[in-house]
Amino acid sequence: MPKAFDEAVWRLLRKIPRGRVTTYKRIAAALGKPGGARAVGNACGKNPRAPQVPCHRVVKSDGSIGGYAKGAGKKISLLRSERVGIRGNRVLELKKIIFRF
DNA sequence: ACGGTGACGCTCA
DNA sequence: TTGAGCGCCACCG
Repeated sequence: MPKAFDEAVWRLLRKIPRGRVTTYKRIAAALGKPGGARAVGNACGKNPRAPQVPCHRVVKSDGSIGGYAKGAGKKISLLRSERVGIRGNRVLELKKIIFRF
């Protein structure tokens, strides 16, 4: 059975539109845990219905891709398929496509 | 209770 | 700019 924290994270993930992304840090802050970015990553990793629940739209605060249960490469293809610009291990124009809760 | 781990973040050399 | 170091939270044995 999932923990309450995990559910809370997944609930926020569902609000991120296609073609936009957010960061682990922002999700943590939105949940009232400003220093809990790492814990958010853990919760994303346990997400049982990806990519229905778009955990692939969560990147690091500096714009680098971050991890993914099925491999970072998979995460990148998913983002590209939503027209998110990526170069190397970085999303382009993060400030312009980031989703603010 | 205790210590280790991890899809992170910030600072500083 | 890039990497090492250290701190953070939630979770697990």
